[in-house]
Amino acid sequence: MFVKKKKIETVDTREQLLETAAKLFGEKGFEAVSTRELAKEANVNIAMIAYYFGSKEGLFKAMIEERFPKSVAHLRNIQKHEGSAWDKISAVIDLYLERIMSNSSFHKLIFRELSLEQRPEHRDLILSGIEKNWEVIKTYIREGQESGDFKEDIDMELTIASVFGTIFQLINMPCWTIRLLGEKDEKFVKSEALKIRLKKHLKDMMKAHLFSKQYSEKIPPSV
Amino acid sequence: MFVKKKKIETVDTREQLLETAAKLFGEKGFEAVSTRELAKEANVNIAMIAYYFGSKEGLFKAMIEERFPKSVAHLRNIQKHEGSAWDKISAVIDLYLERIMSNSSFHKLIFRELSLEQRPEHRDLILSGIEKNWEVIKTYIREGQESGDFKEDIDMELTIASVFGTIFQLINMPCWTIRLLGEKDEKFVKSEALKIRLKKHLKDMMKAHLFSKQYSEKIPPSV
DNA sequence: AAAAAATAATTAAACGTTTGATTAAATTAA
DNA sequence: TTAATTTAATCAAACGTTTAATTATTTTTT
Repeated sequence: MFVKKKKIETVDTREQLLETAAKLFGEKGFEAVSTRELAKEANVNIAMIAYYFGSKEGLFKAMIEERFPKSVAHLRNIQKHEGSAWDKISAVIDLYLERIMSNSSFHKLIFRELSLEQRPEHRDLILSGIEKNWEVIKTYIREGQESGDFKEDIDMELTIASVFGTIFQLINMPCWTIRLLGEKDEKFVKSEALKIRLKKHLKDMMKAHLFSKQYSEKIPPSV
Repeated sequence: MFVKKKKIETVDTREQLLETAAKLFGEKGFEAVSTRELAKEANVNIAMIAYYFGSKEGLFKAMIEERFPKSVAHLRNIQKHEGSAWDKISAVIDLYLERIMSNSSFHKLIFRELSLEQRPEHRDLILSGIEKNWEVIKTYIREGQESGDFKEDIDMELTIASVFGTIFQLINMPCWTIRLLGEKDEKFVKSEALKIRLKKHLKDMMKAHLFSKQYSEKIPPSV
């Protein structure tokens, strides 16, 4: 035997399962994917699910627990950003869009999970992971208000809902987006073109929404 | 015999199944609900699903096909509204919020279906139902632009995405909303208080987003 | 109007299949 | 060898669906 299989291979098996789980659960939903289908797609024996994760649920949970922290952690780096409150908010929009668009099937899954009245444990895990990010955004809005740049009477929470809602609406429902924008190619949803267009729209809308009237001429042009 | 049982009884069985299907599929997702569970919840024999709808899929399809048209038909009434372009857009926001909030589990289901790569037939049905509404909104925005009230450089499609996205984000993921707003009661998501707050936020944001600078003082106060 | 026939609605039980999970044996790595 | 990993075979339970029998209602016949 020339090429001995190393232990690296076994890590691969585990990782293969996690990766395939993220993909298939994201596309079809947890219950719609059978362990056989998942194992086959991952080129792995069914029993490996039980071996590494105990159960199908265990695989699901592990996948979320391992991927989610990585997915949200990045936001913290924003705080080191310099510049005005608006610069920071602009950076948050950029960062979120990058993260979500490069990880869309996982994010689909995450937010579908929140819409279901199943598996409350997952909901708690997810929510406690993302609520920290809300606080960061709120801090920036307050910062802008204190400097007099932003309006005082902003509904901060619903503003956050609008930013995320806009992104999720477009990214989590590709067929909706394709139809709305009159595109032909399914892949447009993952394209740089949409990313740029979405960034511009969000920043334009948020600028108009956040800035006080008297400061409106000071607003920097978007992109 | 005083009260003869009429055929009305059998329509009840069918209707019971449709109603329960909308509720359970909305809460848990199609695959997560078994025919036994559904039949039990509807107080109906399992075989009735096959009898009236052919299959579980058939029940799902029938439920969407019968409910969805009613759900979109109401929207058409907007066109009869009088007043400025803004008045009409304001009316659209009001109407959508009323519709979606009073029918939230069905709308959850509709839009979860769009996020899944299952059952393309459903997606087509849903999308062709809602795309007419986009055109109505676009017409109003153009109307406002032609009268000089609205900005010219608005990304119309993504503006639509923002309106719907904001609503769906809050209504389709109740636990997210509860957490974001720091509420205790799960029922807040269906409350009049949220509806009013959401209307105000959406109108404020859209006003700032749509109106030209020189007309901003003309904008009527929201609510 | 009453009896008979036909149709529609409902039931409990069982169908074959697929599900997630487990086993015990085989293979590989250390 | 010993422990870790992978395999094919197997399990009971749950799945969606179908069945054959029964009850309820409507229609037809007399």
